[in-house]
Amino acid sequence: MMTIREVTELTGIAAPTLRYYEKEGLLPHVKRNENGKRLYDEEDLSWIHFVTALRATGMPIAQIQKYVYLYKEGDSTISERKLMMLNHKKEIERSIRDLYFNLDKINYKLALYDVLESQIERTSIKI
Amino acid sequence: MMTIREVTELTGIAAPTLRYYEKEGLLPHVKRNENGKRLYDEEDLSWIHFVTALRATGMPIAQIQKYVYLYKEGDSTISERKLMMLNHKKEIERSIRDLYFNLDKINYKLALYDVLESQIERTSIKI
DNA sequence: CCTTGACTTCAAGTAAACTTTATCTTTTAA
DNA sequence: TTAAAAGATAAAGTTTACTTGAAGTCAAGG
Repeated sequence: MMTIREVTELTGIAAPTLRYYEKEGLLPHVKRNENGKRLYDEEDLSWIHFVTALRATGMPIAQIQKYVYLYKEGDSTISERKLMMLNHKKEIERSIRDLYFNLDKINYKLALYDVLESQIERTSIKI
Repeated sequence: MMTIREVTELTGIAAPTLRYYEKEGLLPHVKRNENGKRLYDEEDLSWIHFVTALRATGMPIAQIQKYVYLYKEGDSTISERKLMMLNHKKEIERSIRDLYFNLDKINYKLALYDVLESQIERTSIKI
């Protein structure tokens, strides 16, 4: 069992953020010691990593809340949770496609700069 | 020359957003008619598409402001602007890598759900 | 003993990027 | 020609996801 300090050191996530995630219901069953201090076990760490992956891929807090709510409901919600993950997978794939699409535009801009610079260079040589 | 309405229809960007971008200095040299109404030409449209690509790839407004400021300075800032684009290109590539990395985790989760469902199915057949 | 440091909670504050509202002027269609 | 629609400005409001501050508790070290 780890303290919140150890978890912040291990994950790089600030303690207030961990408390905020827990308060919002993104981290089910984080335990406390006899004085009310948080204690995290391996399963809590798994949840933290999972929530972090969802956040990093743009899933809003509210949707993760819903997912965790379904998780707490038990096995009857497995298909719905799987569907959420399938939809989110599609969202991520769309994000990747969009990034590639816009990256092309940036590369086009860079190519223009290359042309521009070579023109300037040629002009300079002429002078 | 197009009105703001035609631009919103063409680009899907809301008129208040176009005004906001202009006020923040992201759209240089948008003209006005004799009564102060905005008129957009092809070059303005290019800027709008470019700004949209930068925003869609996560460049903050403040950084685009800086880019446009350099653009207005003239040719002496070409290398700096090119550098900004090169750095942004790296940022986009990093974002894409991160998304792939986290997509793997989601796919792993989905694989777990597949196992779970097949287990449930087998159990049901036994009953 | 008592102070320091690591917790706790709750409420308020922040940042970024829009979006909405209020008020006013100008077109445009009936 | 007049009423509705479209456009302008400035300021305030919204949303999301944290972050910071205030005030209190508790264990450990000097």
